[in-house]
Amino acid sequence: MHVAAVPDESTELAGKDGPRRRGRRPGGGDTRAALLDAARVVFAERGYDGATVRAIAERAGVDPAMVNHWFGGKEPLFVAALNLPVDPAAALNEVLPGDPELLAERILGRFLQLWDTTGGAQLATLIQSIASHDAAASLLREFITRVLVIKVVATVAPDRPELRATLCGTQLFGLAFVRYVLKVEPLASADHATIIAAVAPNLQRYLTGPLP
Amino acid sequence: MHVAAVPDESTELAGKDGPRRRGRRPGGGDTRAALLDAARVVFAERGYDGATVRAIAERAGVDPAMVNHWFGGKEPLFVAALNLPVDPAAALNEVLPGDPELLAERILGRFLQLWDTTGGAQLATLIQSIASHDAAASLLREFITRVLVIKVVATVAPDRPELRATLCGTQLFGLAFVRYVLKVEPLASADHATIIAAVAPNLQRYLTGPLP
DNA sequence: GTCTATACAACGATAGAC
DNA sequence: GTCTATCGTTGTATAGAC
Repeated sequence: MHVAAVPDESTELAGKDGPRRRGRRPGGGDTRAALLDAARVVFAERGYDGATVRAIAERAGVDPAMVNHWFGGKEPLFVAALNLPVDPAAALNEVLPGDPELLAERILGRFLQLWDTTGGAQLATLIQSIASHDAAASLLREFITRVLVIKVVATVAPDRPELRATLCGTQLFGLAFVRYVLKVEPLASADHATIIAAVAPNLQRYLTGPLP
Repeated sequence: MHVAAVPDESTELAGKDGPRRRGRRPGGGDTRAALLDAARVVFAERGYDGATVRAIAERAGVDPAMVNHWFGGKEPLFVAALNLPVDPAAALNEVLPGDPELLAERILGRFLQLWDTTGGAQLATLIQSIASHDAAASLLREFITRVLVIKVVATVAPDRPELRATLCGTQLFGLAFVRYVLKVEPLASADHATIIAAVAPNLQRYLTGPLP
């Protein structure tokens, strides 16, 4: 298998005007960034299997072969594109300061606000991609371990931070799955206050409560 | 889209012994049941997209065209096949009698015992199929509403049974997702006692605890 | 002139339809 | 069983930057 070298991290956008030309583009490397943007949209809309390399390339306005040239294939492109639509570390940092015993409320509030405005559909397809692709699962596994453990749980509860973090993960993932993917009522259309009042105590127990 | 007529609901099991014969089978309708059995195995092993009509038909020992004839296509076959590998209603009935305040422990114990012995891989691919296929999501939505609500929650807590049931769903689904699909440590390889001690109080609160 | 990002074409595989 | 569509991928010639 041939693996192309990946040149650099240039992300400047250039115009997509005019007909496609052969050969090297004038201004320089916007192709890689265009592919990343297109991949995020198409993967989010259709999931990993549903998103075709051809469709991504077409949306980016470049040749499908560019996917191989810049990323080495569909799967590496997916992993690269999985820069989540919001920066999880930043969102969590906004929510960390304050009473540790109310941290769960703040996390849930931010969580719901984020995904309800961005449109739950995006989260739903993201979860679908994660569920149907091992590379995404691995990536998310590492994300959970790193961000959730180190940045959050360890600051409020020194004992068993890894177990606490994964338990928090079960509650948050389950909530996302039931509300945005399965869309089970009455949870699917419950307002934020109701959900927070119902779930926050449980999440808070995982964060700072007694554990076996 | 062409939808073939589905003859009847015959589900009698017949032997799969003997080599394939041409023409109409003598005893009559074991083909439909054989296809259902094969479909459950193959869908569980490879997910919806990974399971091919050909593979299912081959395992059932019949012609691929039989899928169209009996079910009208791959998708209807999938929905019909989603009689879960274990009967959820039966499993829940085994667990219902006893102290209502310890119901969560019994549910979790049965849950873990069931999926750890059956092999978590089967649950993982099942969740993947659910996440990546709307028909499965609809089916599961109905299952949660019917079985979980009516059979369980309503018997232990009369107030807001639907909300309680979906909340329980978030915890159980999230646990399954993190443990069997994402496989995040230390939860992925934690023993049953640890998980029960950690999760049961939260699940119990959803069942019988105070709610807003 | 050299390097390389690019476009186009085609391959092998495999799915579902008929 | 055949047929068609479409997938991911690869080879190769070319155009432009350096």
